[in-house]
Amino acid sequence: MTERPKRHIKDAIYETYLGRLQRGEISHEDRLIDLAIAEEFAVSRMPVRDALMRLTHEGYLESTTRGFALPNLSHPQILEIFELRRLLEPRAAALATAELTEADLDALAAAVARSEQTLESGDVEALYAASEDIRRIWIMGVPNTALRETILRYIAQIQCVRLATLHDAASHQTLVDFHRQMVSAFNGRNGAQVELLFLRFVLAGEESYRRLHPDS
Amino acid sequence: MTERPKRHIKDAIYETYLGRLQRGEISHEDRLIDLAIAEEFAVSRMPVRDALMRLTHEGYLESTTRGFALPNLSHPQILEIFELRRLLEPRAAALATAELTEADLDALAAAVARSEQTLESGDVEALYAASEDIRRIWIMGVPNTALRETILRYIAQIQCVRLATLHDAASHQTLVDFHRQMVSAFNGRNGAQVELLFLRFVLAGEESYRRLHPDS
DNA sequence: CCATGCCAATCTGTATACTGATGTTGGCGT
DNA sequence: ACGCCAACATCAGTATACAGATTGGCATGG
Repeated sequence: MTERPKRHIKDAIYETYLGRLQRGEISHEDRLIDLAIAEEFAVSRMPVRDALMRLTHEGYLESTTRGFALPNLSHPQILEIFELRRLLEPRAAALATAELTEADLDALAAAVARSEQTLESGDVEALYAASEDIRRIWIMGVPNTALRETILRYIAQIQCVRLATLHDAASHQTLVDFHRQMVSAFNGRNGAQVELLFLRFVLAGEESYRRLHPDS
Repeated sequence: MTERPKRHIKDAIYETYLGRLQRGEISHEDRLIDLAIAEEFAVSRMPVRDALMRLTHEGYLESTTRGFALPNLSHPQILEIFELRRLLEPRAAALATAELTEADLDALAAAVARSEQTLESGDVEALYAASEDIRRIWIMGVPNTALRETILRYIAQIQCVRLATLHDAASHQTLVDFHRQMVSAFNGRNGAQVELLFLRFVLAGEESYRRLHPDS
């Protein structure tokens, strides 16, 4: 199964670890050592090094003197990314509105249903998973590749931040509310409404973050 | 002089060739061969490979079966980048408005003066150089690092497109007009005015491009 | 018991060697 | 002459080996 993307070893390793990073499967304690990963894939250090260096340059990892690890974003850096999101995501979501298929909308509704259920269960991990699914669905519908890639780039970098804010009850409720409105807006194929909704969504996310991290 | 950025060989080579690419010193006919560059720097292939692969992943180069070369952007890809510019540059320039120093404004005025002179001389290369200087000045004033890096990333990719449109007389006049207005807007420290100006600027650039490349 | 300095382990950066894929050229056949 | 095929050349991907740097531990001394 891991040998699906097998054109080049380094690409296979890159995609494997990109997926693990985007799914939040790497924690801050983990140290990614090229030699260890090379052993896992039964290859030499070189393709692993290529993949890790690429992930580092893209901002997913940080190169330390002792292996690669998740980067520790500073408070201002995170606020900078919120500004980028504010500029890009509303327009991107609006562009995706016309592109989403019926299957996409069904999957979206299903993910939002799972999101709503977490209000009762309190299952933060399920909320996180549903939230990721929802975002993945609409982002994949963005027709502008350059825009989509740019969004995907910084999304993974602030994954850790998101996971933290989800534990807050008020943020949890707000997030689910937005999820519900997204279904409605996307189903209505109303680009302008989607654009406004996503602007409010990003602003609400930033506000949640600022409220929970008043430092600096 | 080439050994100024000497922390790591690969970084030095990366920065050297990034500069050459951003200054447009690499043409479409050139083939960058790691072995040849390694000889030029008197190092092995590895750090050169690292640098070229990094430039490739960032979109500055394209990896072919026969060396690395400038990528051939397709028509839709270029239009996608114009959309990104439309979303980011107005806000970025507005943010830079408050950050530019008096020295920056002086340099800006000087560069615009050089731009104006090309209206008489018709020196396209000087226009290109002035245009790059102007952009470099305001972009370096953008306080949001993530935003600035994102803009810099795609700027270099469409360098070839810019160079092409400059040969058009109407575009030339339009460009110089915008340069004049930029000086005025930045000097007035009017963020809203700058934002609107840059939105019109990007739109005008896109319009010029569409007019000169009606294909597809 | 704690501080300081040295040593060893660890991991990345760089060098060299080999392999495989792809394009190119020249020769052969029609 | 023209087209096809095969041998060759070129260059990126991968493997292995070595060097340099930083960190953590251990020992020694206060």
